[in-house]
This record gives sequence, C-alpha cells and structure tokens, in this order.
Amino acid sequence: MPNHRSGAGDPARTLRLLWRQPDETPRRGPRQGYSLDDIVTAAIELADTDGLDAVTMRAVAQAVGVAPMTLYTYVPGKAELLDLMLDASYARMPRPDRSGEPWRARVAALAEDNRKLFAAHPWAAEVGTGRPPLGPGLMAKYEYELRAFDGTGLDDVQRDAALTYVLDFVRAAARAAAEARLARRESAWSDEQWWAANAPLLARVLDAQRYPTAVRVGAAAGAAQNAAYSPEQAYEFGLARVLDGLGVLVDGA
Amino acid sequence: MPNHRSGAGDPARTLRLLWRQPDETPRRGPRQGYSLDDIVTAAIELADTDGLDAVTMRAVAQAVGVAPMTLYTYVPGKAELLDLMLDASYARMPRPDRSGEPWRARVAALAEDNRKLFAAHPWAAEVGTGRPPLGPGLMAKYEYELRAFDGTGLDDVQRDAALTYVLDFVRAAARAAAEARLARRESAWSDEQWWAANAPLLARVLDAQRYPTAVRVGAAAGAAQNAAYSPEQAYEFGLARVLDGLGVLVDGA
DNA sequence: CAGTACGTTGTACAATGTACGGAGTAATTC
DNA sequence: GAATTACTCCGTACATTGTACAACGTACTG
Repeated sequence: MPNHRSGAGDPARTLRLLWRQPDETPRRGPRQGYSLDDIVTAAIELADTDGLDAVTMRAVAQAVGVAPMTLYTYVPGKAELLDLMLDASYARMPRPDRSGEPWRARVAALAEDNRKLFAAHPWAAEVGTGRPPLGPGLMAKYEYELRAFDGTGLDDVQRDAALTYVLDFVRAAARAAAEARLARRESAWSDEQWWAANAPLLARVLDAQRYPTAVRVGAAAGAAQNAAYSPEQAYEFGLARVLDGLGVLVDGA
Repeated sequence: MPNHRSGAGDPARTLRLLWRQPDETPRRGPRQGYSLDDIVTAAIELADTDGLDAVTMRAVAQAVGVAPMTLYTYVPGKAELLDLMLDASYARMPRPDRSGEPWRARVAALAEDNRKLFAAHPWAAEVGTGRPPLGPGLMAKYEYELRAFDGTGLDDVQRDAALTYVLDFVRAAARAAAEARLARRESAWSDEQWWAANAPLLARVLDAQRYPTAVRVGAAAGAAQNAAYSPEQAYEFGLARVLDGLGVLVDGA
C-alpha cells in the first residue's frame, strides 16, 4: 500500500458498488451478515478518530466484527473502500438553498462547506483522487456546487474550471493543515523543543548578510502567526485572493 | 512507512546534515566510503525515474552499492533522507535576476520555475512538509522568491502570505497532475477502457433530470479538455486567477 | 436429495523501515 | 607497542501492511 489513492480495480464493479446496484443474478449460499454501509461507516469512523493510517483492512474488520479476509466479499480491495468512504462523505454534506445570495457569498459558502468537510474528515483531503469516485455523493456535490456560479455569466467550461479552482484551493489548505498537525503529533518534539534544539545552529547559519529578506520576512511572519506556519491564516488570506481572482474574471477587468 | 513525510527524528541532527556541518569530535574508525551527497543524489535519481515509491532504503542502498543498513550511518532514517532530497532539489533551481521586470511577470516566472521543479521531480510535490527542511536550499529559494514581490508595496507579513499562496497553488497543481498520471499508469485501464466499461451504468444512473447542471457542464468540460480532467488547463486557469487575485491586493480594489 | 455457488476465515507471502549485534578497522590512550 | 574505544559495514530478524489461496460450511437451484 504505497500511497492512499482511489480508483484502482475493476471500474464497472466499483461503479456498481458506489451506486449500490446489486448483482442481478440470484445469490446462492449464506446471506452476508453485514451491509456495505456497515463496512463503509466503520471505516469512516476509524479514519475520523485515528487518521487514514489507522484504516487497515485488519482494523476495519475488527471494528465491524469479522475476520480481515471477510471484507473482501464486500469490497474488491482497499482502494475501492476509500472511494466508497469519500463518496459517502460527499453525500452527507449539507446543501442549503442559497439561490438568493450574491455569487461571491455563495462561493465563499461553498469553500466553507468544504473546509468543514475536511475539518470533520481530515483523511478526505489525503485520499488521492486521480480518478474521482463517480458516485451519487460526488454527483450531488458537483451539481450543487456548480450552482454557486449561477448568474456569473461564466460559460460551462469556465464554470467547471472555476469550481475546480476553488475546490483545489480548499483541499490544498486542508492538506497543509493536516500535515502541520501530523508533524506536531508524530515528531515527539514540541514546537518549543524544536526551536530550542535548532536555534543555536540556525543563529550561526542564517546570517542576515546572506539572506536579508528571508530573515526579516520570516521573523515578521513568524511573529504574526505565532508559529512558522499558520494553516488558518493561510486559508483566510488565500480565500480572499481566490474570490478576488474570480471576481476579476466575472466582473471583467 | 505510512506516508511520505519529512521532518521526523532529532531536529538538531537533521539540521547539521542539511547544512553539512560535520561532528566536531574527531572521527575514529574507518572512513566512510561514500559521501552524503552520493546517497542523496542516488535517491533523487531513483525518485526521478521510478517515483517516490521506488525510494526504499534497500533500493537506494543498491544504487549506491552498499548494504541497506549501511545507509543508516549516513542518515538517521528515511524521513531525513527525504528532507535532504528536497533541500538539494531546491538548491539546484535556477535563480536568474529578474529585478527589471514588473511584479506580475516576476510572480508568473516564480510559478513557472516551481512548475518546472515539479515537472523534473514529481516526487517533490508528494513529500509532505509539515515542518519544511530549513536547509540552505530552502533558504536560498525563500530569499530569492520573496524578491519577486519587491515593489508591490506589500508588508512583510503579506509578502510571506502571498508567496505561500503562490507556492501552495503550484504544488497543488503538481499533485493533481501526478495523481492523474499515477491513476492512468497504475490502474491498468486506459481512459477509453475505463469509459467504455463505465458508460452503460453511467448512462442509466446519470439522468439529466436529477443532475441537469452537472451533466451539461461535465459534458462541456470533458469535451473542452478531451478528458474528465486536464491538469495543464487547470494550471493555466488557476495561475491567471492567482495573479488576478494578487493584483487586486497589490493595486487596490 | 444432489449439486453448485457463495460467505467466512486461517494461513501464508512479499515488501517495508529499522533495531540489534557482530566483525573488522583506525584513532586515541596508556 | 598494547589496550581501549569509537566507528563503519552488514547479516539477520521482526512487526506491519494488503491480499492470494484454499478449506469448510451454508443455502439456494434443480
């Protein structure tokens, strides 16, 4: 399991699972003791509480209450399970009617909805979606989010590109936040310990002659963020820029 | 090795390695047969040609010509090796003088430089940098790239945020491109096969009554990109938006 | 009742990072 | 010079992962 990706395996089988289309041939043998949703729900709970790395086939199986290999009668493999987890999370997102608001507010809300998704399910930002799971959750999400650009005058191609742009931004911000969190948790060195251990060498090596701008700006940014990097502030700054950039496209330069 | 991250281990030791500061106590025993740069270079070559997943300690050791465990006398662990690879790649980036050009051209060039970095070293976009490798390469890069915002009137905090914004965008685009490439390579299903296998079910399930906008926009976008997703076009669209968004900040609304 | 396809599971394997300890070597110390 | 020490190099071993395979039991079909 080199990386966490999605969309391997027989695509038709995956699609049938996503849309919960059972095989039409009558099933012989014993009934399955659990449902696909049981598996997916257990996996999502595991990922929410302990992170994506905790989602091993053995752990999911134990959470459900079956032997590891039993999972393979519900799901072709781990990649498909990730697809199903992602699509289920998409399906559960709230989709209030915002047709009365101006487009800028709608797009900001779109970003916020996705930020909340990644806040509730940090693992969702990590799953690579080279080929996204074309399930009912993603379709409902796509349909809903495209509407945020109603009334902007963008054509269909621009509309898709604009949505992709916003979503990619939020996802990148969520990834950065997750990485920062992970670094803190896993390293066994707190930020203070880290700086205390590094300060002597850094002081010797980062002379302001050689890196004048970097030292000055880095100090100012570090002071403003109370850390070397603040995911929240990066998100806020970035979102304002994203909206401004789309504004130029929409309102004309 | 759950994920590819960087910055674990004793930070002071890592920093000494990054800046090539040898232990000051005189070394006893046999001299090392290779240099740290030999290890790092071999690892980078491996990653460039076969991807980050091919960078196993065993494979790097074989490329260098030593036993796997020998690497641990050069490097504390794999995480530190990734840090060193990343910093070395940063150090090798070109940094031409662009002080004569307007800021927009300089920022566009900055993005392009990073796009080329990720084109040459796709693995660099995958390495998580929760705590970035504070080595000479990153410092030189940071110093140089901050200069792209000279003359914009941004204060130091804004300048750092703007640079982070641009770099995160390029990195996200590179990741998306890498994911798309990986999906194609690993899945053993070509895009045509994938669509052929999925088309029947998709046609049944994606009715235009339920997903009117999605079906229409998806079709238009797919036709315009000759695929469900085009990393290049997403990059071009996004970069224009990034520059416009920064333009609003710089020139005032 | 016989046959067949399916659910469940124990065992097993390959790949990974790296801990551990042994063997050899060179600098330091007596 | 001899003993000690610290270091390089490396063979072995272990835990963890996804999942292939085959055995065994079960419920539906004929």
